[in-house]
Amino acid sequence: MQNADKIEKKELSRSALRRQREKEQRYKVLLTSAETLIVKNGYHKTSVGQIADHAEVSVGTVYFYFKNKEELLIKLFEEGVKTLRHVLGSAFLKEDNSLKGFENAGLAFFDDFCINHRPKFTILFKEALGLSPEMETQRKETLELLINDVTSALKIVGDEMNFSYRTEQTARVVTVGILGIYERVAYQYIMWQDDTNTPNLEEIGKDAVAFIMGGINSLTIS
Amino acid sequence: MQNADKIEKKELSRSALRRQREKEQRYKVLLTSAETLIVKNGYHKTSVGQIADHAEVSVGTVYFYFKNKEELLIKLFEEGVKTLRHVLGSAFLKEDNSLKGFENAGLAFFDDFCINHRPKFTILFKEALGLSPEMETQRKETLELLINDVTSALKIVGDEMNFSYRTEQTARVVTVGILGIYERVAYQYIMWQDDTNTPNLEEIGKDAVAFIMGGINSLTIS
Amino acid sequence: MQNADKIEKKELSRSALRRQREKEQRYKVLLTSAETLIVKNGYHKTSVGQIADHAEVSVGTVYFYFKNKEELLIKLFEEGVKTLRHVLGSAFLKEDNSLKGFENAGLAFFDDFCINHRPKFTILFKEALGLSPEMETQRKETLELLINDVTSALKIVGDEMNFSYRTEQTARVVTVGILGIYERVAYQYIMWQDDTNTPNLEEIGKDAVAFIMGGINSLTIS
Amino acid sequence: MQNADKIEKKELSRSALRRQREKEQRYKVLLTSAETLIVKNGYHKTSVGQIADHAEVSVGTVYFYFKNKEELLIKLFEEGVKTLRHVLGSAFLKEDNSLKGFENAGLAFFDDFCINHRPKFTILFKEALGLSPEMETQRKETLELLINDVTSALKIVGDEMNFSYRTEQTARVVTVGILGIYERVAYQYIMWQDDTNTPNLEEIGKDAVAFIMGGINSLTIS
DNA sequence: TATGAATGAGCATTCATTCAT
DNA sequence: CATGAATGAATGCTCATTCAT
Repeated sequence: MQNADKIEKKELSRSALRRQREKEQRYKVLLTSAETLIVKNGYHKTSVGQIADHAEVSVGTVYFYFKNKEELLIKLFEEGVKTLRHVLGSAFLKEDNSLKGFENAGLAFFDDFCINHRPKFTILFKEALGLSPEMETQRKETLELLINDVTSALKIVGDEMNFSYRTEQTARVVTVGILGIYERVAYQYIMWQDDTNTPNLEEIGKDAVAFIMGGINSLTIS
Repeated sequence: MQNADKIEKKELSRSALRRQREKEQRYKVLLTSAETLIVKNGYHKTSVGQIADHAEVSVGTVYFYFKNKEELLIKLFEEGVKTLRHVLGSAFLKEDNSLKGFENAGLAFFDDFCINHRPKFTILFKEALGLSPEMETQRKETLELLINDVTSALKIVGDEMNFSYRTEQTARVVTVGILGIYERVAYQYIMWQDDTNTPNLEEIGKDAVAFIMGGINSLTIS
Repeated sequence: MQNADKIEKKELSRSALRRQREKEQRYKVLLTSAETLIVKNGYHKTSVGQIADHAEVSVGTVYFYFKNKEELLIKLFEEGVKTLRHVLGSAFLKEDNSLKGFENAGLAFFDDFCINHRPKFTILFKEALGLSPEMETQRKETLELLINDVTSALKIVGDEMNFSYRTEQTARVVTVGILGIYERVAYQYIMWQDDTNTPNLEEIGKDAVAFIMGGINSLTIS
Repeated sequence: MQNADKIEKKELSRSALRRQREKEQRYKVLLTSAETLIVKNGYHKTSVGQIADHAEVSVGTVYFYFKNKEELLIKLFEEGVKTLRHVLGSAFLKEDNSLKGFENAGLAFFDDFCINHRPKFTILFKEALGLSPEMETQRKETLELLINDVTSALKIVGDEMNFSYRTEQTARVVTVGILGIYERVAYQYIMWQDDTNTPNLEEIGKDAVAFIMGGINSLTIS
């Protein structure tokens, strides 16, 4: 009896686990499908039906996992910011809180994020704009996390290296400036280049990072 | 007969002129209406009917002046870039091709363009994204004009002040970096602030410009 | 010239008139199509597409004439009440404000309205229920007109014949009671009978009217 | 063995009983949940999922107890008629088959049924309309029970008090008339009044009953 | 030129119902 | 018995665009 029970339990638990796994799998497949199609055709020209087709499920299933179309984009956006924070964060932490960390992070943005996570870049800086106010709010809050990361890093490095910024606001301007350069330079050189005619991205990344470092330095007070 | 003809001609010519004026007037009114509504509600949530209503004409008329809805946005985008080029250009030219010109231009962006032409800012950096490939191409070509302006300015100032950039590409990276900072800092601080809680924009502009100047300098070689 | 002008004007005016006529025609056709289908299949099982098909126009056209599906029902409902008021009113007015007028009206309900306007009956008492709160309000307001008609008639006849009701409320209860009998008796005997097995409607009408007259009398005070 | 069996049986029987109880319980809870939600939001705006949620079971369970959504409404309708028959019946039976019994029944309708079973009233006269033909048939058959009750009562009282109606049909018209008054007066004064502004329902009930009594009398032949 | 009625493809979303576990 | 994930047909509604007048 005890044995039977145990086996029974084990069996149940196994099938339950499998279901759980399948559910998570579906969720991920849906997100990936959405990402692929949105990056390719744009959010507005991607219909929920297309996403369902691509994920090989029914429309109803999409709505079982996501409350509406926009939620798909929000999740993708959050995923993108998470990845970006991770890429920048680990690059920064390879140095001991020196300015070199910022260089590393910058290069990681261009050489890692833009190359290995290009769809996420598109979602982050191209598709998540011009949408509903709720999306706008969401976008703001999520990006805020990233901004806080960088601002904190600036402060830490400053403490270590005996410099600081005039005001908290100045530090944030520097942060936002950095992100602006990331975004625009990458956008300009990645999104707009024909695939045949890709410029030397590594060089461009280096230049952009140099620009950023110059900007960072120019506002410090010691 | 001659007299009659002349009179007739005169009349025609007068009425033709009036018509010409009215046509141009209509065109402008339509653009303004479109701008107002798109900035307020976003491109996708603005219908051609709404634009027609706001301009007090019929839908058909909109299609007489513009081939389709997207063309309205393209024209607005071009207008926006034109205005921005003008604002930056005149600020730059107030100095004699010194780096001070770039400072002036930067400050003009934040203190003039963002304040006095805010709708254009929205069109340029928020609504004209995530649209069709044709729009994308259009956007690229139009922005290219602006980028060329700044790149030329960099070269001119460099010639005057005996510095230059390693490569043409570096100069363009600097340019794009500058525009990225403009865009993102402004976007962050203008679009996202509650109207009540506007931060000190002038200060922010100064910091952003300082950042830019640092970046510009850090890549020069003499 | 003058002649030409006149002709021109006449022509314009004629075509404009024709368009006007066509528009009104379309509107009516749409209403009729909606009525037919709703009476046959019920409001919820009638789709806007079906109505459009039946009227031989596109869906868009339906939405050009009616702001949404419910408005179609509201208009039908209003039409129904209008017709009913007219039927009852003219029957009543054939007598000189005597109780006989009520008899006439009652018989007209069963022998005219229920027979010659059966679709309207269905709309009035079967389909316009269980819908949205707005529809409910609409229904209330429209029916109120009918109730007021009857209540006024009661008062007029009372004045003429030297009787009245205890309170205003009593008069209204009588009114509502009358309408309740109309509705339910007709519903019971018209809607539920198989077409083969129609009972003697005239007899039923007479009985119902006798019932009503008894009710009317029993609450009078002289 | 016997013991074991007995025990086994006892155990089974006990658990079976418990299960039986639970099943009935579930059934009732589902009906109540459905009633609450349908009365509140209407049949069409109440989804099976909502009912399941409210009853704290899964959707599948709903379909174990009821063949489909409509069956829920049918059962509720039947319950409503049952309750109404009971209310009217017991009131009627308090008198010795005199006309007073009808008065009692009428007052019971307004003062008991409409007050203490208002949800049932809504189900009976508002939600169960405009639905599918099957529902219509069902509705007809169920209401027929009620009509038969009243017609029989009329006959019994007539026998007792030495009056009768011209034909069987006349008696049924009287019955239907009575129900029509019940329905419409109650509907008018209960459903449409703002909760703050409830009119004197007792008075209204009395008036309606007086109306009915007048109607009943006016068709009798002795 | 200007009008505005007409079009109809397209889309997001809902929900009753099923069925494997 | 109970669960809840999956289905997919069905629907109301929008809107860019056209074209006869």
